[in-house]
Amino acid sequence: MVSIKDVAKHAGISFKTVSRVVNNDPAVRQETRAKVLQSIEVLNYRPNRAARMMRNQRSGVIGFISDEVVTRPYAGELLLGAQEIANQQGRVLMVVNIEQDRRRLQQALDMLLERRIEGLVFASYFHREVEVPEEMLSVPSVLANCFSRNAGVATFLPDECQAGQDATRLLVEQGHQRIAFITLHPEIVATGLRLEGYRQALQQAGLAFDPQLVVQGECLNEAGEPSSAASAIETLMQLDHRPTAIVCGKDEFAMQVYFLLLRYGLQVGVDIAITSFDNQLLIAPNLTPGLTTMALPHLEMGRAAVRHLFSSDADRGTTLVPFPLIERESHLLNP
Amino acid sequence: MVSIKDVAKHAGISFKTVSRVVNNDPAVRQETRAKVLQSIEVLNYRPNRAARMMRNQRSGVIGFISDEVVTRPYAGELLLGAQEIANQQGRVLMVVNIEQDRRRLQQALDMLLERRIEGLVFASYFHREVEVPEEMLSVPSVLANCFSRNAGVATFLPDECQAGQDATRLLVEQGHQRIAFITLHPEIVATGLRLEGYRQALQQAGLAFDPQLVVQGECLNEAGEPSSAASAIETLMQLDHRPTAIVCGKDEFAMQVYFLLLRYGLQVGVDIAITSFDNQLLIAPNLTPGLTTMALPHLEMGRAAVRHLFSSDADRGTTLVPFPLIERESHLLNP
DNA sequence: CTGAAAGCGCTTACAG
DNA sequence: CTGAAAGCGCTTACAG
Repeated sequence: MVSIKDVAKHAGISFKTVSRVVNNDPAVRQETRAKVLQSIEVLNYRPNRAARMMRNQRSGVIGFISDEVVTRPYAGELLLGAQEIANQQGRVLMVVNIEQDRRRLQQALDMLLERRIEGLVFASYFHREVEVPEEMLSVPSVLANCFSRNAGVATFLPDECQAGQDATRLLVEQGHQRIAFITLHPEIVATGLRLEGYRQALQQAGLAFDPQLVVQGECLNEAGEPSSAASAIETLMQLDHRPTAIVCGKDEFAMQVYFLLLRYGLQVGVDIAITSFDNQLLIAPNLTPGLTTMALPHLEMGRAAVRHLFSSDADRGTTLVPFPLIERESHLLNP
Repeated sequence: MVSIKDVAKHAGISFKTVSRVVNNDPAVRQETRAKVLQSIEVLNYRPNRAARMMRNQRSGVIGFISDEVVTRPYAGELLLGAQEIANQQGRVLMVVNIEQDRRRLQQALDMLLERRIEGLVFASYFHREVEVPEEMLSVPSVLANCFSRNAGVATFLPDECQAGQDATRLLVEQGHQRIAFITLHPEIVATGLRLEGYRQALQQAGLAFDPQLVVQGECLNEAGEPSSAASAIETLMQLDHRPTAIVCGKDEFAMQVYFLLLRYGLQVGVDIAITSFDNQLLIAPNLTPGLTTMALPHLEMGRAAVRHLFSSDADRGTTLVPFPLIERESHLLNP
């Protein structure tokens, strides 16, 4: 590879001056600068980041440990948001994907620390609790879409409760009084928090909470695919007093609900109103009527997490990031 | 940060010996090694990759330029496959996501070259033609899920034609003679190739090709979301001689087809058989009956691409990667 | 405005 | 089996 010295020789100048030009030091004569730039061009010189880094002791790298973020639909927005802010700050992201495996996590962390990362984002593809290795705290760190009880790390989480409220309130505002809720797996964090939001929305509207209207969807694994809303709908349809609206725990459920209701002669958007969570772009806009849903704020969480690394803010608390409401037509009847 | 010299001082030994221990040089006495390892532990020493790299002139980094791979459902498998092989080879991936923007592409490339990457994967989230900057060829490179006419680079593409054939043949084998095909946007590469596969499968079965059975789905953008199979189904249902089976250009179309056919009193899996492409896990397993579909071979393309970087194989040709068939029930009638 | 010296934290080469 | 010297490609700090 061509080095600063090769350029200096070619330009007939000391290598220190080449360094100045590369670093945009204003204290170089126009003439000299032009000569150096030309030599750089001719020799196709590229500064060596590793050498630069050794002297100024800054790697310019932010680590991003992803717990399956990369392989899950739209969780990648977390990465995208993180990259956006990192780039704005002149840093690059080094991404390592792991899969709930503590040994690989430790390896990833070691590798990143050997590369002298200036900050670290640990992100999960779904909202859950994690255990972070102690070593993670040796570098400025943030958690995105996950939290830890055992360590004081700044944390960014989706505001599940607000989302539950908004998804419910939208139906309340359409005059519904019997609003059902098909919940996710009982062991994931989102389930309880969204249900709490549902209760709050009902209460604010002066509507009674009816436990018969809360039914659990089936998720074959914690993360939830494949899954089925079939038994949930069956339960709801057997009620004496059927719901006129349903909040679906996720867009996959909503998709199935469109089908399942047809068996009972009910059509979404005509006989029954629906809202949901996630805003999966493969599903929500492609249903008829379009699915009204609370969008997972992955992009914004990714941004907020990296922004925090660069802020002087030493706060290690938890920040809740709101779900945007994506209004299509499924929450309306006969629009 | 603690350096090799600090460790040497702590262990009462020369720093060269510390280097030997860190690099697992067998020519160190057990006793000395133990002493050094203990000092490393106590001081929490971590080798500095940048310094190591300066001497041995190898960065250990493979660049991965992603054209929206990260933000698209399941395209992330490309990244995962690439990371898997890179890690096996003791390398790490440095991922940069760009969005069809030539300036950002150039920036990404500059950044990676300054970091002295040992290889580069350029991957697109959908199968398309790209223009690669000349500089990319200054380092061993591969294209994954995209191709270039202007440069001789090893290329890994999904075998669209085989997928079209398999998706069609499966229906032929069930005895269908009138098989429709709902195609993607005419300008994307996959469209023509999959159609060619469809024609070949018909021909091999001795079935006539009927242009009336090939209808175009609507894709609002090149990548295709949101999209609609509504007009396609309408066209097919108006035919004198309706199809008894349909090959859907993508799983979103298939999802809509399940609904749309109900309007004509037809039920997938009872009255009409269906196959599709992509294997979107949000959709395919969650439909009833489960959607039989050709899975995009993203994971395998990612692996193959990086494997090629480490092979001594200087071949710059194109390799077609097969779509696995994911058999569920939609291709069967009354199973 | 330009340059010579020292050093970042390692490994490679060679001695002993 | 262990060590002293040189150098990777830069930047920092100091002179002129």
